[in-house]
Amino acid sequence: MLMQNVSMNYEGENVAGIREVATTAGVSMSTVSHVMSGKRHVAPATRARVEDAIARLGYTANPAAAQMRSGRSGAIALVVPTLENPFYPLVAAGMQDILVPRGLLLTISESNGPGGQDVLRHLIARRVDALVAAPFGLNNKLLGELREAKIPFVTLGRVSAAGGDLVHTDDVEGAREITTHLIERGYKKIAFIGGEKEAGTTRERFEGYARAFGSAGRPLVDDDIVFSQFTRAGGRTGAALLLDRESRPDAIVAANDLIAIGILDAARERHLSVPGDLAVTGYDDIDAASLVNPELTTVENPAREIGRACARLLLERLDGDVTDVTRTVALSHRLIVRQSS
Amino acid sequence: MLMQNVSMNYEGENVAGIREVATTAGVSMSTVSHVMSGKRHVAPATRARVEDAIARLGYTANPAAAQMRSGRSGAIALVVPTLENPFYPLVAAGMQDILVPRGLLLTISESNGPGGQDVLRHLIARRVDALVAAPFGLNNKLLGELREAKIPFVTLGRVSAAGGDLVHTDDVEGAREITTHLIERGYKKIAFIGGEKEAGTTRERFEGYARAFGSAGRPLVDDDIVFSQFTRAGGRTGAALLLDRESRPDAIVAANDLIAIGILDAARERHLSVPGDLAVTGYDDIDAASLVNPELTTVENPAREIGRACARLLLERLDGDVTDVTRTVALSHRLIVRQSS
DNA sequence: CTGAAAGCGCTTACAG
DNA sequence: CTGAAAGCGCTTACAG
Repeated sequence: MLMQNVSMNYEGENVAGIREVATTAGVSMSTVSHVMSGKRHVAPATRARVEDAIARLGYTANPAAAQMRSGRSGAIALVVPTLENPFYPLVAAGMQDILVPRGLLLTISESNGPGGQDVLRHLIARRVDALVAAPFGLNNKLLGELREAKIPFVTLGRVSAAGGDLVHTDDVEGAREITTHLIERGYKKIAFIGGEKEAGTTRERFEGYARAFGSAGRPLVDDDIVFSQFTRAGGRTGAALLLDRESRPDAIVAANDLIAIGILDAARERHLSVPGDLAVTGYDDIDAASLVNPELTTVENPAREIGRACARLLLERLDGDVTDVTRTVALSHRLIVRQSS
Repeated sequence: MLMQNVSMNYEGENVAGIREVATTAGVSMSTVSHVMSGKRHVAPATRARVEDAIARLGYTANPAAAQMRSGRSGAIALVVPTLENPFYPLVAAGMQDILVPRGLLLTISESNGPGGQDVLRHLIARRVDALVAAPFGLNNKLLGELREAKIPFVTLGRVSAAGGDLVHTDDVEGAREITTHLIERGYKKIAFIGGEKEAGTTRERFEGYARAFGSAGRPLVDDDIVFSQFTRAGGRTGAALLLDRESRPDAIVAANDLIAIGILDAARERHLSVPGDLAVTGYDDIDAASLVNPELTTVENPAREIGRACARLLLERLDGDVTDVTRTVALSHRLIVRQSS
């Protein structure tokens, strides 16, 4: 026996389809469809009967069928290096702020895991409508496939992958501001501890530090500039170098909060009071920044806003409101002064 | 003109469909389908031609079409109160560990936001295949709709919603262990600070505290038991109560890490050394637990493992390997001894 | 203002 | 071992 045209879910139970709604309301499937989409006028009385039937049967359109016609999956993907970094879930939350009201589904994947390199390919095969990626672990070939598949995408951070939009925060400016804050507070010897030297984040934040020095007419002192790693241990090691010298700094600008927390460790080990003997600043404003003692002066990296900006950019492309030009959105940071400076 | 049966993406470009593959390989669409699914034998030579055509055209099946026939969306949802709590993204990561290899899409939503109550309804309409929910903000009516829609679901935590499976950690046992650890360390007056009194988490962790006392033959002292809130401020307030008494405790078991961090604040304000004057323990092992000074002794709440367990439970239901019986999975905690005890 | 029917791209009985 | 064709549940030209 051939299958009949009666909708079922996978438990084998009947579920109301557009056909049942049409029968119940005494109209055609076309009319039901048009009542739902609003794409053509329906007489008020007819509309009322249809809406009544929809409500009585608890009908909701099967998205798979709609997608098949429209060619859209209604899914947007976010690919991040790891969900263990609390920054990225906040980006996701920001995207949801925009996507949920539009009825779009957000799917989130990690690219650092074992099958990380397959993730993008999988999402392409899944026909996601658009994609946001933190491009750290992703190679250019994959980004190229994205372009080929004509899937709009935006990258997070400073690597502007051709063919996609870009959202980032102005780290140069944020680092300039926090350094200027220390200068204005009267600190005389302000050092810098960066993360991995080749990281864009390190470069930009160092650049901001350097600019603040330039504006203040202070020369950069090579010995006061250390590159380490973006971890607590990296901060401790870097600080040891600076603090065990004859003339130690009275302030340190750290390239992120974890480094700053490591500096606090090093200060404690040497019985230096913060900020009395040594001021310390971080970057990002992760949760821990306000949990450590003393609480860290830092720059807020507006993760949620970043997510919102990404989603808006993608929707504009999906809506066709945009030409081929690549767009860059820079979001503002915010200096947060706490106890450590 | 009627639309032709040529696949296009929404940019209007041609994309290889199963029809093109069939033509290229000189076989029927049936055969292409069977080569891909492996559901019927195909002669090796035929198979080779088809696979060659698939590779040459870069064909990947349109999932919307497949979903329409199968009735499955291939999407699994995770609904959490907020993505700002770093626990939940880790649950998501654990789910991905299991779902990605199966080609399933994970979608994550917040239920605390403005449209939080609509989230579940939206996911039902979207026909997600299964769902994991932290049921805190969700009322029972919504859970009932889930049941009606025959969508398998598992809840996180202790509220066992009828019709779904349950994954939780054995908080009673974890709290018992950490309390016993303090007893064995020789602390004499061990107090307890809980979160909101009505929260299941508070109840279970207090229960573990009480059991450790029972096993050690110690009586519970009413004055040493305080209920507050699951926040840093709650910990500080609760600790103030305990520490400003004539006979203050020499150790405090906190119902979570944030409370413990608040206790550290209170101790610092009173110039009490930790653990010299006062031992403090937390619960959950959030990132901050090892960032504060002194680092917190705590109980690890294996978020990623929890996510894995949820995904496995759901897949078993989707694969039909399971009857109607509700299952409960309890995951083990792990005591982590650091500097604060 | 509304309906009948083609078509979206697949999968799967049915038939050989 | 393989193919022709029905059907999944919708949307949308086409026709009136």
